[in-house]
Amino acid sequence: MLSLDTIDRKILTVLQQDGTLSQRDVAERVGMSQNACWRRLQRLRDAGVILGSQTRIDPAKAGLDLTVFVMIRTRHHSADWAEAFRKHVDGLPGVVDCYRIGGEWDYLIKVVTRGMGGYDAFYQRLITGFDFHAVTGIFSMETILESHPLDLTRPA
Amino acid sequence: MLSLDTIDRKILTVLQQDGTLSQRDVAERVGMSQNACWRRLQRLRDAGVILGSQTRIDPAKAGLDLTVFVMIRTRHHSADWAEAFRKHVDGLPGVVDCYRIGGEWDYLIKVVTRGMGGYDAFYQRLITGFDFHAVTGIFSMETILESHPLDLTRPA
DNA sequence: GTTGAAACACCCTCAAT
DNA sequence: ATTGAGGGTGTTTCAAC
Repeated sequence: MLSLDTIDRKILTVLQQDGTLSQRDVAERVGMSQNACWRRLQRLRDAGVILGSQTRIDPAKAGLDLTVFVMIRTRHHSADWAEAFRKHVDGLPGVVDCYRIGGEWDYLIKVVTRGMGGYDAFYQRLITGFDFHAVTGIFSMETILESHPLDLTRPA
Repeated sequence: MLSLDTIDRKILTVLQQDGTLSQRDVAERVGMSQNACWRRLQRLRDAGVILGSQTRIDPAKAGLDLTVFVMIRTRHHSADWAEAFRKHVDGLPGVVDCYRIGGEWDYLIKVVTRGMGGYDAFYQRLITGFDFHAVTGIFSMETILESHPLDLTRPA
């Protein structure tokens, strides 16, 4: 793994907060020349530390007013089933995140959708072709924090 | 609320997938002139639909190998306590998301950290000064999808 | 909505230190 | 590591349609 020094971590922290910053601004904030900063960014991109950039949308302002955390318990524990499930989830509109988890449940899916009707539409698509052991939804009442930058304060 | 037409939603979808695209590229992909596309972006930014841009980091490549979903049940249900808790969470390193949720638990926090030691450090900081009724952690075994673009296929 | 143009900022590379 | 300079590209604002 590429080891990140203090300046690398500063650069990554700054760019996680605002991905629109110019290289000049980034360089200035981390106390470097624009040239040196550019070389570091190249290295971080080549190493795959920087995955890319994403424009962030306010879900509510786009009419997406409902966030649900769906947990799933499966009956099947084969690699084939897991692969089929993964492809299934990847094709479902509204899915933002999906994790395989430990404990009582097997999968956790974050869904952002348009009201309860949108969630039901998601649910119907989710269960078509799959016979889950259990499905439950935890509804978000309020988003307190979202997409906070990763904490890079300690060395990697 | 600003109503988004088909082209707005195309623009937002494209920029959620790749925030580094130039306005020329975006304009081309949505079938517009660069000038008209620029005006739409201005409007979307002014309306707050576009919140900004974020450079995405590979957590594993930055040494952050553990994702935990922490659920909390509180003893207190006053507005003052909620505000104090919110501020507390906002200052905790490693927190990526935090939601107030319905059901058996009150809060859901997504934490990305450095191994079990990092998680324990988070836990210790989480509970200092707060006397929660219950805290539980759901550990991610595998990230299947993360930060997928919001689904804007239906009108807002 | 469109095109074209001009002024400016930014990105990337190079040379020199 | 740094500065400085140059060419190409992107952004922003015009005017005209």
